[in-house]
Amino acid sequence: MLFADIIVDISHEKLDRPFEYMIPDSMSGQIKCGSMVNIPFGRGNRMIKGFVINIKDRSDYDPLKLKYIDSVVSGSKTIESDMIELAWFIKTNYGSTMNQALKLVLPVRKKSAPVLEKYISAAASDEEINSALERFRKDKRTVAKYRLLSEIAREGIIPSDIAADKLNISASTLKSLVNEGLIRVDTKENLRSAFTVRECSPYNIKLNRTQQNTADDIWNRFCAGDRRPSLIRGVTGSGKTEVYIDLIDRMIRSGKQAIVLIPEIALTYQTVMRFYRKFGDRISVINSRLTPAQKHDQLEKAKKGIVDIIIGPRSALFTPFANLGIIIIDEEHESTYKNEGMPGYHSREVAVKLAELKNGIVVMGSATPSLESYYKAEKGLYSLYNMTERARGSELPAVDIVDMRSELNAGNRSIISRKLHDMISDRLLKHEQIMLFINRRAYQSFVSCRSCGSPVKCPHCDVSLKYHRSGFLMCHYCGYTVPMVKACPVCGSGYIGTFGAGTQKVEEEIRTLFPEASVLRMDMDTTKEKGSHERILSAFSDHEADILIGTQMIVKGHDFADVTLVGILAADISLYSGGYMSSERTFQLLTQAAGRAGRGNKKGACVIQTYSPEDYSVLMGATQDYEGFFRHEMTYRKLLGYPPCMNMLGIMAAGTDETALDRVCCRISCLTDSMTAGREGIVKIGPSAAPVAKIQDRYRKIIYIKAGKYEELTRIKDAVENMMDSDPEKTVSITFDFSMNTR
DNA sequence: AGCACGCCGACT
DNA sequence: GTCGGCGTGCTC
Repeated sequence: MLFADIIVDISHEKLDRPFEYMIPDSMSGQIKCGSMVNIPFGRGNRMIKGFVINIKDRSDYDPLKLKYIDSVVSGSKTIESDMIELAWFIKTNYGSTMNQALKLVLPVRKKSAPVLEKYISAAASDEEINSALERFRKDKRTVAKYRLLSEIAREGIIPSDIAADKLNISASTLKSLVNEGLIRVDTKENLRSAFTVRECSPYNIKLNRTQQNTADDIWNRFCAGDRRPSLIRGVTGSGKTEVYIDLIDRMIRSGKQAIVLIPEIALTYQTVMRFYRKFGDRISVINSRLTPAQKHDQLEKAKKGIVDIIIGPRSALFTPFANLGIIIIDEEHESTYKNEGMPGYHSREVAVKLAELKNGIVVMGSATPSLESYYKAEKGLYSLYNMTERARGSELPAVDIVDMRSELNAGNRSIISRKLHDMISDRLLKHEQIMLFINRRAYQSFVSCRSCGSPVKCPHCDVSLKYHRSGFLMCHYCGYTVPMVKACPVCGSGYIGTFGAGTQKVEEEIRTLFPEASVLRMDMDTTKEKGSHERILSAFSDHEADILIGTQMIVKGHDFADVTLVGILAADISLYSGGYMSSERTFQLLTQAAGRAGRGNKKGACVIQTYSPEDYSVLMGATQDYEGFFRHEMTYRKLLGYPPCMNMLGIMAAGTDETALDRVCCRISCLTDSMTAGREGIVKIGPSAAPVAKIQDRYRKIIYIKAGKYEELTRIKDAVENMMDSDPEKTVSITFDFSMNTR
């Protein structure tokens, strides 16, 4: 006997939870997650519709109260059933509970601020109302009717929740008054908007030949029934956005909708406006700055067909469009497309699955595609388009690599190399603009003892504390804060110093070196305020400053025509962190940053400062040699069995009790060993300490499993999950991290 | 949400 | 009594 968890198709908070039903044996074959079924519900067993969200072979509920599913609603593809099936995909492939997956996929049922408000008003003439009032007043049985009707006579129109709460009017009272033809219940919608338009010039961009060919080919393939995802490799400035817009336009003309995914950091007013110019009010935006109610309303607009296009970061993927035709993933290589929390899904994979469910297509683009995507394109799983010319014909910048070690040897102890210094002076003279980019990982400085060399660490996490201006030390993982220490906690020496170049420090140095230049800084501190992001960028765009200093966020998608020099300080810091993807990250970063220079008529230049000038990711980033980097990196991944050549599963165990943690890891290790024994091409690494070995007093250990077949990994995940259900060590928690690449 | 049940005043 | 409106509580 199988059982099903079902959510009923009645939207009311009190019913917003699963109900268990028995599945008749005759139906067990046709029922799956997402299926819409008819079920007898409530005392009267009235037939209602519901969605299957989980199937299990045991029930904890009172067997006497369980009912059978009546029938399957066949051929019913609804938004909900698609989304539930997507949740099921996420649950099985990334390891989370069905609840977590559903929360992700189904928008929160309106708990926050009622958007759909019901109003009650009079439906009869004044005389009729008055005579009815007289009747109700005399009769003691109709006190509720009198209460409501007199209120309506006084106020004209009242919201129904006020009637229900303040006047204590029940549904049956309302119903009988409606039946008597005395009142009317109307629903009014009040959907908030996600952004306001300040200026708007019309969209009048004509595609160049490459853009047009790309868009035509993708569209023709779609029309011919080819549903393979497309990957556009377009150098920075080649005009991928115009291709997206053209494709979206064709999609909405044929009655379909579009989702545009962009990394959160690139989701700026300018980006949205480019789409707004073309599509006007047919677009909406979702991002983390919206209030829950605003977010809810955007999803509602999508569901109701008020908008056809949603732009947003990875969560926008779960917009409930009825007839989704295309999913765009811009800057496809960005690591933010992978969810950090549980479930650790990758938007790219989920987008492909969603498109499959909706019979739509995925189009992704990047100047530096992820190795996974390019690998799939080479294997023919994605179809590849190259856009190698800049749309406005500007040339790619000339790039210089400066070895910072020789700077030090030559006696230059500044953050700025002599070469970069000269070039900055030159640009300042010519009244051209400069962008200085600092890797975020080097952004805040840590504090260490000059005498014994030990860094000052967080007592709860295995990381060094970061120095914040205003003299505080802070832990980035748990928020632990102490005043700047006066002496080394280890040896007691008072000789304590800060290391690392933050944006603030670079700003100070630039102001000293070039007192005549005006400088803008953009980092976490200066963009805390709402809208400050835009303000800084538009100020720089209007040439209110000569130099813009910033972290990752200045690299993304902004065209500044007057920028002719880009300086990348500390280019190689990403090389020393981030596991097997560090070279890829470095290459992408350098290519993207260098691409910011010379977007206008003047030729751009770029200076890369590094301590590892011989590293291939730095060298090939400088020459923007994607193919070369791809070949080189792929041989390394193949050799060491990393994705995309292999699939990888990280099993992270965390707990406060280190010995308990070790015991659990040991058991997991034994289990995986026994499961993989004698199987070809499966490798286990660990258990070993995680890169950050302790966070908030919880120790972290990690086991990696690599396998050629993805299914092997989900099998292991399921087994580990199963084992943990009955594990005595309740304080240890397990999370899974998949790199699924060759499915 | 929508239904049944139990309560209570009013009328035959 | 018993009819019928009103409030309450439950739905696998």
